[in-house]
Amino acid sequence: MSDPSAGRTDPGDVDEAVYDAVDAVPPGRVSTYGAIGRLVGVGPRRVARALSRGGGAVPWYRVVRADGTAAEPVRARQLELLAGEGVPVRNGRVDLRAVGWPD
DNA sequence: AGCTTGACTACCG
DNA sequence: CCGGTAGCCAAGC
Repeated sequence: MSDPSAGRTDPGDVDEAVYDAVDAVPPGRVSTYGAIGRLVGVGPRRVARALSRGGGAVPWYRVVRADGTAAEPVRARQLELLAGEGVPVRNGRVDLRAVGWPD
């Protein structure tokens, strides 16, 4: 498991860190790409990329944009899932002030 | 090495 | 509220 050839952060580790942070979001709460990115130490776009590739194993639907809206390719599905989790969705927009995480 | 694309964010009018 | 612009950053070609 040791990999001395990998002296710098492996891309897989970053992905795992993102998945872990997303998985750490409690039910009924919502986080943003920027918030997750800050927790794992990467940019928001890196988070989006990680989820777009393998988000099927984590509650990706608990991650929305900084303004509380959902991303295009999953927007309808995300709003449905969030509403099913008990997240108050208002006109396609989540109130990050109320359910935003971390708080 | 350079160009393009993208599940982003912030600012401006 | 909405559209456009700028900045940022990493992956793919």
